[in-house]
Amino acid sequence: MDETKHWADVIADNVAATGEKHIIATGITPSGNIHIGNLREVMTADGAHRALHNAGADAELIYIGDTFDPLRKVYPFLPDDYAEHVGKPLHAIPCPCGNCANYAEHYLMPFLKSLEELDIKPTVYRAHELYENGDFVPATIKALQNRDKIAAILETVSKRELPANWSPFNVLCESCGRITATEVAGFDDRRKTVDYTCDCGYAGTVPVKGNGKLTWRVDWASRWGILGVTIEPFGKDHATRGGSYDTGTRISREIYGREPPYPIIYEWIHLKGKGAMSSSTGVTVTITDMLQVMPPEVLRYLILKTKPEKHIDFDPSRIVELIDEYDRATGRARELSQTKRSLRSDIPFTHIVTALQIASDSDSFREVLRRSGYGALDLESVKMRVKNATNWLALYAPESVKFEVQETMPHDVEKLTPGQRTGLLQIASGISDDITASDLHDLVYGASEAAGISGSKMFQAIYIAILGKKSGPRAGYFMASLDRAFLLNRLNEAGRAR
RNA sequence: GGGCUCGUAGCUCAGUCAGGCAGAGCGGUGGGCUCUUAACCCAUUCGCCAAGGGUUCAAAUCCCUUCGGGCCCGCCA
Repeated sequence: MDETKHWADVIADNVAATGEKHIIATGITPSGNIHIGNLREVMTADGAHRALHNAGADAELIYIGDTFDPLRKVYPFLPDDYAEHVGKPLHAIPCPCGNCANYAEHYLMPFLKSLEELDIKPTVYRAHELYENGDFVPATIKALQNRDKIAAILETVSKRELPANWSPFNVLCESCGRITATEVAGFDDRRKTVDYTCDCGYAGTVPVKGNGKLTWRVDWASRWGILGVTIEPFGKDHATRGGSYDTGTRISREIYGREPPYPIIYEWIHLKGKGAMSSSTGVTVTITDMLQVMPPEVLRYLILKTKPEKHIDFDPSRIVELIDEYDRATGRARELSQTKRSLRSDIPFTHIVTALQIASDSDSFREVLRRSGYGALDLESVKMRVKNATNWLALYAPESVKFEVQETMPHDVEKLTPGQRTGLLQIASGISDDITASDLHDLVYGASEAAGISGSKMFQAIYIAILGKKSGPRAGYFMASLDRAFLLNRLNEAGRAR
């Protein structure tokens, strides 16, 4: 296959010409579990970041946690008493579990830890700290001075009407702690203060620094200048005509005198089988969840192999295929997916899944691997894959690939035909102490002939007797891995049962 | 209503920007092994490139129209 240029390299080509240092910005609001859909933003940015580095450009990846955003509502996963916190900034709300510094950190920390595993190393900013440091003060004053101009841009471009009292700045009320309930009454650009009133009845004057936040569309545009952002991926919701990128572009140019960053618009990740991924329905697959069932390189690969503008249908029941695909892949997507600790596994994941279900403990697992030709491997190197496979079997595996050796005789044995019973007895009588797996496999065919039934029926009888279902792993190897006394007893009993 | 995006093999998708023999992986099938039963290896099959029209020596690719899927336009990525 012709190696076509990877999308990340195309982006690098497109922007590298300017020769300046590139700052690739990402940002997510930590209002709930950060799921793999959110990850696409950071992963996409990291892809561009690595491609730029590979092209010899100077580039920095940054991540802004929107910790100063207000809690919008009491989400389904929150206790009812969070109603009192609605409207407060996320960093000023107590953590749901009680162990984290605040609400925002509760969701941010596992996410940042996942990024580490994925070998993504952004410079991390927290929005409330940027505001408290005063980084936004000049941009805020400018926005307040240009209030009418900005309002006109928003109304023209997004075709919506702003209330008469609209302000680009939302003040944090000193009394009730909410950032969504205040109204700006005036400001002093010399002393850098704003006057405000609040729904709660409070009114006051506070310094701009640390006491409020620009509204989203203005915040975004001013951020570009403050942090020097030159490239930014964002979801297609922001890319719609009249959306925040359109207004941001004009605000950036006309108010802040700066070109907007190079946009990378990405599509959503859809979740197959478990319904649409969305916080409101409570169906989310977090990054932490995914890292339990696949190695970080594979999670990177899942996102990097697809162009940002195409949606990804993610089917957790097919992770086995994804991992096997990654193991075989040789292209640029795989190259970009590497992490520092990447381990190449020489055992197909599919096989680990099978072996794991045959084996009852780690010794017999090693034995199963040895029998299938992987005995020389250091078990340590497949340890993580084994952990992934175990979790996957428990959480996402479809019934068709699962099996379990039945401790007691399955009921369906009663439905076996006389021919099948004869065959089972035939197999049992042919099993000697030192029989090999492949001889055992051959024995099955011999038994089906002797019993006058098809090979298919013979295999089904074996699986029904041992697993209680009609299919299973390769019969000879499978039977050889079972306890010999148990196997003989089961075959004989099933053969005699009536 | 406005906008975006996708439609290529049974499945997941490259290839479309820059027109030049329609591709990959998985699955399926056959074999390796007189004998389909989840490992592994080898070989192999698979297409009205959504439909119609146009431009061109040449169209999956560019233009127009239509149909179908998904999504966005209330700070959900």
